[in-house]
Amino acid sequence: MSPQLRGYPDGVDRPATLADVAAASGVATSTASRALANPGRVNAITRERIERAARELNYIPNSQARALTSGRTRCIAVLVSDITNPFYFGIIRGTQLQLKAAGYTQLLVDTEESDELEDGMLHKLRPSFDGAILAASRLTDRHLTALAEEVPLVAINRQTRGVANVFIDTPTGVEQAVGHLASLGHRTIVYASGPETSWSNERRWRALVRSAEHYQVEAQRVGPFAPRQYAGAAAADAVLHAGATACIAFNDLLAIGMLARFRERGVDVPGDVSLVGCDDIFGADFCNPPLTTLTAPIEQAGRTAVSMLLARLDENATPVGRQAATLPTHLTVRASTGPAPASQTTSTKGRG
Amino acid sequence: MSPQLRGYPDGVDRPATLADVAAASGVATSTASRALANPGRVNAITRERIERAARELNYIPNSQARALTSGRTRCIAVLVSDITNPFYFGIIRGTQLQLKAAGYTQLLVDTEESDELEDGMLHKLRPSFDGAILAASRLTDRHLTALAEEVPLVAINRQTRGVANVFIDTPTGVEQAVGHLASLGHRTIVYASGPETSWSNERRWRALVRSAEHYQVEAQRVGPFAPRQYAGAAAADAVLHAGATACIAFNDLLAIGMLARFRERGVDVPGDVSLVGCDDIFGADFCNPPLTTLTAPIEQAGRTAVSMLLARLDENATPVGRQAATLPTHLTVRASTGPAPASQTTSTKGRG
DNA sequence: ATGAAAGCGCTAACAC
DNA sequence: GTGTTAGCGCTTTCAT
Repeated sequence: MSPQLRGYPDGVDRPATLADVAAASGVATSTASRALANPGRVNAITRERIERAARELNYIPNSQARALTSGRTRCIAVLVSDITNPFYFGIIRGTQLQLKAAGYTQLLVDTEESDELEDGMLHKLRPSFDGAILAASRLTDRHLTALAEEVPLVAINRQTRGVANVFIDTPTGVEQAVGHLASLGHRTIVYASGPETSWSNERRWRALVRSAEHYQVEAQRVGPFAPRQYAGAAAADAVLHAGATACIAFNDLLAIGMLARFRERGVDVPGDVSLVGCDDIFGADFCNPPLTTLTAPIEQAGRTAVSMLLARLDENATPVGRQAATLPTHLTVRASTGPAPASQTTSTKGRG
Repeated sequence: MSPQLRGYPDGVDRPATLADVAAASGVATSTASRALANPGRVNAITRERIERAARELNYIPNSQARALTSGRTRCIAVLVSDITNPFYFGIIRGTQLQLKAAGYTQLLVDTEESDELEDGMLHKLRPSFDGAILAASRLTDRHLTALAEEVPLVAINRQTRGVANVFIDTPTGVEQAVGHLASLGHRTIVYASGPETSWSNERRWRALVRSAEHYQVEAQRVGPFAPRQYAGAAAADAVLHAGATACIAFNDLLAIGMLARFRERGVDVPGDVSLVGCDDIFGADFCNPPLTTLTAPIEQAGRTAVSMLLARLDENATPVGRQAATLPTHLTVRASTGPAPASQTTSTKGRG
């Protein structure tokens, strides 16, 4: 009866189990188990026999069952706030590659920018994964810190006490961008803000303020805007209204949306206004004009996050090595930035 | 000892199990199980008590354990050939949404355009999912048909005997594109071919040939090319070498790559050559010039695939209803297509 | 080095 | 209605 129970149609032969392998090679299941998992602790010749049987029977260990006893699923959850955001493609690709190489499986979850969903999924799926990677978590610091006690976690672009993280150093890139714009003669730089719940957003804005001071230019802020293409129209209008000649956008998605609106309104980029994006996502190089942006090692961030997480999982209770990594970004100048319009240009004043 | 076994650090209280809930509400585990899964078959008042206990203990069913007995994991595998291809973003988003709504989890797998990896993952993970969605499978027809007997499957853009499918009707769109180009005076249309293992690729080419005949224009073919941006350079060169004034590319990714190369070579689009892409992916609307393309309901394809799969899973042995769905595409004309260059234009000859 | 046996958390007969 | 009893496939003591 059992075959039917397992949901296999009557005739279809169900996958071989460890018991089948053991029977076929005349040993106990425990021996078969050891032979396959702990090759050292079994007689070489016996092991040989077992391995052959396994191969012949096309034996594939049932990871569910294994997880039940061992408590380890060899599965890692990767949470992103919006699957359709190209920024995450890179992350996902990086995690996927690295996980596969380590024999792990990836559980991809879209949290839809919702902290509740994020928390809910993390709990609901808790028994199904060994650890999680949070790309741009929307949880509060308190919440995140608490969570990290229950679940092995690595956060990407989020530095919080007690939570391992991979940080893409966009703030430093922002400083370069401000320098770049200042050197082009821009006197006012407006920041097109992303979601207020985004940790990165605050960091970028603060970096902008800091370096604006350094370069003696004025910093303004408009927004917040959704980190999406469609929000670009409103952002572009706001920038224009602010009367600035230069803008740094929270991310490329928003910047690309702004580009369209500027064209619509007959505003020339970079003739009338210069625009800098963040991340260098797919599309930043071929939009019109190609976007000057802060190139982030996105895929590597994913890979690094996985490495950190797996290292922790394996070191099994060892106090761990690296708990944080910082990845550098760099300014990639393309065609969306240029000299400030003549009417507004003043001679470059002494720098701070 | 058991708590430690499960991998929970000494002090940390492990998640409540069904046994805990049962004990707390003074019933047998089986009753608790029923109360939670099959509310109808249990005394209302008892159920109330059990549900409260579950809530208080913060009980979360262990899906691994559940899968072990029931054989159902409530997890669906989604296989894509390349995660970084924006075409799949839409698919993934669609499947994710629909799966979540049905209380299922998505297992995302990148097969890296490899049929071996595709087959391997499908088998290795077999016990971990109830069914799979194959987006652009690279498996042979034989293989796929055989597989469909073992695993509940829905293929996207792949029609094979015995395999349920969701088909995005790009071929019909190609016919429209050919009509569009013919009406613009183009006499020769070259197809920039995608991977030879791609089923869609053949279908698109055949549609092109068929309708070229209909419109009395010449059809040529160059390639194959990888369905990636970087392959666009070679494709653009090949098209130019073929001396055609119009091109339909296997997909937008390739077309976008071609755009860059054309600009590099001083070839004006659409002045010198018209270009049509396929799929209308992210970026097709903001590249330069914006791409005329065949808009595909990508996200809906994902949703539909999930619906079909889940319907089959639930109808549990019922011979099933819909085994195939066809989703229409339409030509979206943007700035990458225009009249054929004067030197080549001939008066529009009678149409077939 | 190997086997026997006891579970992991849950579900599904089968009684009562 | 509800409790009892077997397992699902695997790992892991504990003997031998």
